[in-house]
Amino acid sequence: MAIQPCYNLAMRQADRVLTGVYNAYLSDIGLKITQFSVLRSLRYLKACSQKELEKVLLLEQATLTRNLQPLLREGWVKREPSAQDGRVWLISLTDEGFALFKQGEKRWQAAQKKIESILGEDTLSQLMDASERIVKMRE
Amino acid sequence: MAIQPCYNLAMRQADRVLTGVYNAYLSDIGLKITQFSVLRSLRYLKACSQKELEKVLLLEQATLTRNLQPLLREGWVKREPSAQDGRVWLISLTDEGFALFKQGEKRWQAAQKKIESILGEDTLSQLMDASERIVKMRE
DNA sequence: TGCAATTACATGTATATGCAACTATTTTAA
DNA sequence: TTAAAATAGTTGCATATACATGTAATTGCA
Repeated sequence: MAIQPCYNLAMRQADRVLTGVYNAYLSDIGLKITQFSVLRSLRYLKACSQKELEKVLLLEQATLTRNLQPLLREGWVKREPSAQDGRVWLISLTDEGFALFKQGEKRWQAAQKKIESILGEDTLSQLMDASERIVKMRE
Repeated sequence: MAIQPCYNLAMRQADRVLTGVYNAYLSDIGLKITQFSVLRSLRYLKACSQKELEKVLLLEQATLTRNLQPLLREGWVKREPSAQDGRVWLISLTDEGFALFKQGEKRWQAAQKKIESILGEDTLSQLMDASERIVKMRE
């Protein structure tokens, strides 16, 4: 009998490879795909609390706190206290962060096209469908 | 126009959720799915060099070195120098590691079944197919 | 044979991630 | 009104991951 595949191992391996592809496209501007994802979310959310960003990115609250640190340090993202709620920080892109996002967007787009050309629409829609269902398991 | 989905973000999110499911099944024996994957590979490879294990797990060499450290520290995995090649360490499960693997295997199996019951065969074979194709991009 | 290139593995540095425990603020409810 | 509960975010600790560099051993080749 063949050895059973582990769904999780398969997915982690694929994720590492895929992440490497995006990172290769972004590396010349010193950005990782994880960081680009944050910038991209902020670009569409405008200003938001960390809590909102956590929900969009499906990240643990502590993880987001730390993921933001390099972005704040580099001056791509800024925070300001909310006037309504003293516990809340409002997060947004700086002008530099927006400019970097625009640079990253071209490279991200190229990575997306590359993936599409290699995997094809069918495989990709399968992947997105499967991913969506897995994420819904959390509920 | 709708905002384009990022294939990588989707996959990373799904991976985190899926990893969480497996970790929940394994947590009572103090094992993570990443660690279980190493034990499981060693269970089938018997003794092997780190290089071989890297290839099976598709891990960076430096990453494997570090992933092995907790397993060595806990006494689940052992290393001995190769008689043929002074650069090589031969890695294998200890008796304790094998026993823990057997405990983990039940829980892993339960996680696999859980995933199957929620996602169904079609989605899972889609996922495995897509993952395989992504991994092949590396070549 | 002997040195250069290669190979196997380790280490430095940095980000990504999760869980648990902590602080500060706001909300709820008695 | 005030104390308990809930909420937003941080920090401690540990693992996972990658890239670049370092070290030791082996191989290849002139």
